[in-house]
Amino acid sequence: MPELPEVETVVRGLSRHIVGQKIKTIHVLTKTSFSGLPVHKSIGLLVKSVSRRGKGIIIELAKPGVARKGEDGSNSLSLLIHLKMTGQLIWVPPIRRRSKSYGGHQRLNFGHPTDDFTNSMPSRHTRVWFELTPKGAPSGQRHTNYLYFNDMRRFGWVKLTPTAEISKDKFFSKLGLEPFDKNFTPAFLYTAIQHRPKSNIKAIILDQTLVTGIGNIYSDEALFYAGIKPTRLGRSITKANTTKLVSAIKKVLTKGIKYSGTSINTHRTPEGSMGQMQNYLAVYDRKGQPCRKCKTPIIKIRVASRGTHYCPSCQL
DNA sequence: TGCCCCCTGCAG
DNA sequence: CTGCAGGGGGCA
Repeated sequence: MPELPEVETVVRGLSRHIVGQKIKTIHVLTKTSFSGLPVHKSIGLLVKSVSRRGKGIIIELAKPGVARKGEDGSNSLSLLIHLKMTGQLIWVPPIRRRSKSYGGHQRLNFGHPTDDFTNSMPSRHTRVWFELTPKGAPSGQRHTNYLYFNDMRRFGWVKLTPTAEISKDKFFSKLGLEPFDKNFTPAFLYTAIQHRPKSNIKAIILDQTLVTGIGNIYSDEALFYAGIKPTRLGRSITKANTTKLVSAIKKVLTKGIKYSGTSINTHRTPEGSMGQMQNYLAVYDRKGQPCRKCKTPIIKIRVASRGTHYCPSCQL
């Protein structure tokens, strides 16, 4: 499901809702979805921040009372979360009796079968869920709000780890540059491409150790705007190609964030709403439909063992 | 540096 | 029924 824009959407939404909240309980319904330190280590900690690195989510926790800057860095814990293909993080405000919108956690149906995720929770796809209370508030039901980690295919994970050890984490330690980092320049990408002359350009930009956050949708989109056919080999990519590609990557990711991500399938905002980027895609999921630039039907092939969409006329 | 695999559910 | 799905780890 999630690439950088979808994860960014989730992170921004969660920041608004859970920063400053205290962890009251964590329920692990699927053992294999949770790893690292035992759950009880996090009970009573406050959510200090919610951030993103590539497609990974970091919820930093702090002990109440030692939240001053830099004071608890050595022993703070973080919840690391990866949504992989079908993960969701859905936040539900305190249940108010008589509330029709949230009573019994009943929510709107958004018209997709996988929305059993958001209709009633915990759902059959909920793997881990959290009960939170506002800092300083009584821990009664009246103030308790909920965060649900749903994951149909169970590829995703939640991991409780010391903040200081994130840099050693199997996933986080391998990530390359953020696409919006000032060091992600045409020169940087061109050099990297020179090291992989025999790889498809698509495979290169999907490599998270190089630049992180681009997945199957946004790689197809970026290559379209850069006018580059996804099967082109590294050795054939010019400096001019690279310059266009770097701006195209930033452009499509920015657009994806603007529209709260692509909800072709299971992506939802923490409030349970769909993203809208699926309505603005140039090539992804548009097999047989006319190119938005030249009307030529979009082609779907397989590149780097991923479904790959491109315009045979605009992309050379 | 490519493939198979993890898993569930949907479209064709 | 088969193949495919927005990710990435482990293995030649």
